Amino acid sequence: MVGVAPGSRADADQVDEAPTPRSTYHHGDLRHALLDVGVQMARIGGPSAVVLREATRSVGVSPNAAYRHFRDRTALLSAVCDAAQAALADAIDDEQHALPPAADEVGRARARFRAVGAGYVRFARTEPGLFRTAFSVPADLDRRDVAARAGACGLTPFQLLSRSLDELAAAGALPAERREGAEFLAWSAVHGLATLLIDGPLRAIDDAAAASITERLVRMVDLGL
Amino acid sequence: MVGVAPGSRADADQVDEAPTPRSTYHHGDLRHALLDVGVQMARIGGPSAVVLREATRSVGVSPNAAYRHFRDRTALLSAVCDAAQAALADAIDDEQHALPPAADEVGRARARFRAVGAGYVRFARTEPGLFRTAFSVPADLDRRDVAARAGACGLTPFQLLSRSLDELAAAGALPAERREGAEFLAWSAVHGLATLLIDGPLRAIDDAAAASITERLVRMVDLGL
DNA sequence: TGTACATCAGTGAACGCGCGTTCACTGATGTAC
DNA sequence: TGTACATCAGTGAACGCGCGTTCACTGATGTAC
Repeated sequence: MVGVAPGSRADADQVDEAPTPRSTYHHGDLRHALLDVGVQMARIGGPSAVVLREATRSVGVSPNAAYRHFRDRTALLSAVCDAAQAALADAIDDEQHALPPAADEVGRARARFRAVGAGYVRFARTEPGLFRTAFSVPADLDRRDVAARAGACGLTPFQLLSRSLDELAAAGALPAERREGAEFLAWSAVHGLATLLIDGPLRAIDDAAAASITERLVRMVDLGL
Repeated sequence: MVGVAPGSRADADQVDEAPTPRSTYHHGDLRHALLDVGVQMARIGGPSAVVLREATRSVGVSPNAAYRHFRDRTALLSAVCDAAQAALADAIDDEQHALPPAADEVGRARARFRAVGAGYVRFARTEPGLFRTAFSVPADLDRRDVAARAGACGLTPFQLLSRSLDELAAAGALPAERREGAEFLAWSAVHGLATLLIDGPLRAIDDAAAASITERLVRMVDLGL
């Protein structure tokens, strides 16, 4: 996950913001810097806002310098997409950690499962640009570089979901014969809701209503699985 | 320059196909023609493929002629989006009409409800470009011009879903207190699956597998509601 | 310790691209009289 | 029936735009000797 620089520079209110001046000829960590501003652009405007020239501009480097670190614009976008996935994983993980202790194993497994959905939707609502970007590059489950899409906990969003379904099964709340492929059913429901909430007909509703419908949807999935 | 003078056939070795030549100065129904090719472009390449200049080119008209019929490119895209929604409605309606007669009312309502989901997903798989376009312009449920988004049956996709939920409730298969807002739960699930199937990790699976997971998802929703 | 030199990470200038959109215009059409 | 004229639906030329990408280059760096 790529963070936000806390102390931004004073002249950053420029429309055409002045590029950061460098004292050294070499930048130091240009790849990282480009990725950071790429994430920032995605945050504001989604995947199409990840513009190579603009990234180099705001880092204070010539446009072609980017090609030392990314094969082309798609490679940059793909790296930003990975970072967005990792951020989503963090949101889910956070939601699970915020859970109060549960009485029994079933209750615990259920709560943790529902927290996956809640974290997912919350992320979509608070970071719509990043959320869209996270799914802008078609996913492959068997990607070799899963690591890039993992959050601080070491798991990707999909793996977090899988784990919580395993817990559900282990607790006896999900019959073994329905375990296989359950990821896709749960994921569909939650992903669809997130989409409706940020780009669809539900985009205008307030936080309380969004939380309530999310709760309802996740219960539906839990019951229906 | 694309406008080809009739005599100069020699230099017409354009890769680009020759625009349909017109005999009359006035086109006749340019708005309709632009919309048609717009839909064709969306079908092949999704919303971003709806390009105003290209549309006029393939209709055989100068680029600015489009502005007699659409305020700007967005207006054209929006009209194409409406047409895509109507096509989706038709797919759902077809699916419902293909249903064998059911023994009892509950069975019938259930089957019709599931057909909404099946038709939705089938459309997404067979017409991914149109499907993406149908949701490229943020939807409003209270749009005045619902008519433009309705299929041959006179209903929009959303209205078809609503109707089938009403039928479910009337048949006693859906408790009245869970009827309200049920559209969004069902829609979320099905829309999410469609997304996963065309742009997500499930995009490589075959028709049989897709049909089977759709069946499973719709059953989950039916049960969970 | 100094230095030659390969390698790496930048620069500056330019390219083609195709788009959406605007301007001032002209050809065709339909209606009033 | 003819004709003047407003209105509509096209044309031709041009614009600015900003992008991604490539070329030949130069400045900085680290390592072998």
